[in-house]
Amino acid sequence: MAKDRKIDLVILGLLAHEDLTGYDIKKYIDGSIRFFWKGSFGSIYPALSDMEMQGLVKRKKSDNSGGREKIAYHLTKKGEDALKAWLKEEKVSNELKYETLLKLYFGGVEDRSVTIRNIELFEENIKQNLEILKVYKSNLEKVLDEEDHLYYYLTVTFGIDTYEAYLKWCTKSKKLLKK
Amino acid sequence: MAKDRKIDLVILGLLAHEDLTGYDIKKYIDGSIRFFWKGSFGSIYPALSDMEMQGLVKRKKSDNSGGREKIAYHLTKKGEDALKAWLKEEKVSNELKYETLLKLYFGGVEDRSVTIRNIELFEENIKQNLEILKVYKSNLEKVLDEEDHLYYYLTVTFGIDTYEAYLKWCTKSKKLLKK
DNA sequence: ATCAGCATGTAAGGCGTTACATGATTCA
DNA sequence: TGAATCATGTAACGCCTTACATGCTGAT
Repeated sequence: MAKDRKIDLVILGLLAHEDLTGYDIKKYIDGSIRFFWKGSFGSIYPALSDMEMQGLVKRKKSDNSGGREKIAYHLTKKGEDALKAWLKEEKVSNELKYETLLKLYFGGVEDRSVTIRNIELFEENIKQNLEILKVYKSNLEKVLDEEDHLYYYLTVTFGIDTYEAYLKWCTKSKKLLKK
Repeated sequence: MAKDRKIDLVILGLLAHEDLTGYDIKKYIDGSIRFFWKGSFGSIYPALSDMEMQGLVKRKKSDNSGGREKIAYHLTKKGEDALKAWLKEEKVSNELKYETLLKLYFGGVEDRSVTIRNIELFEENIKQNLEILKVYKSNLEKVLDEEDHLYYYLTVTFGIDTYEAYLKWCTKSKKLLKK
């Protein structure tokens, strides 16, 4: 596996569940995963090829039943081992690149109204995403007996809790700036 | 300014305050800014050169009073305008790359103990950083009368509030996983 | 008939990191 | 004297995004 290419782990993790095509993987990434990770086709397809060569994933017989070729990948034993090894690794990189905070930090070069506006924009965005996460949450609560769903549930509650903290901060900060 | 190179804005923002060398800028980035943005020498020095060519920053007479050359940069009017324009832009990209959440999401392929361990590692890290932020906060509270400090204060409280939400989530999640 | 969605992939190019190269100063 | 810090910069390389190229299928 490429040393620092984290997209590999996303793919391995998804394949641990079921066989998927690159297109399917992209859909998952654009779904609930997008809240903490991103990935484009331009990174997914090359990663799949690389990992196939390394024996981490295996191309399944392409389903030509109808129309265009469709290449589903399957996790190999080696791939599963790599995934498990990564989970146990005690080193993680958690990176935040919050342009909103950058604008906040340098807000002093402009009127307070500009910062207030930026906080409002952030707030709007968070509110919308919070609604989505709440829908995810209530759907997951119905199926929490299945082990995997517990993990999805935890990532969702992580999102909800932090977004709610963000919103409280927004209210408080706008008040402070309007004084 | 390079279209998508956000390090430029960090530099511009810092120079809005005072003239700085690349080395100084790095120190600021490694200070309180590191909580929401990162940057290495390999990105700072080239960015400074580019922005000088674009007339956004100006090289001050190098201070050769003692030893090695020391190049301080000064923000030009054009640079200040670019900074202000960016602050007013209503488009932001806030990106999270949380490997901890990725591991959490795929936790189902391993024992619960592995996920619990990963949450504990995250918790430790957050606790440590929270302490640092609290020190920043109490220092800033003493000098809140100065306008700029208000903005720094807001970024710090953002960090504290979210980190505290993280910690609550950690406690709750560990409990859930131990059931 | 047309458009959105399904499906795979490549090419160009930007951004950023790590490691290296170099050398002075300060402090123990 | 040796280590840490100050200070600037380059080179190699990796990761990723955007845009492009291609073409089928199903619904309206």
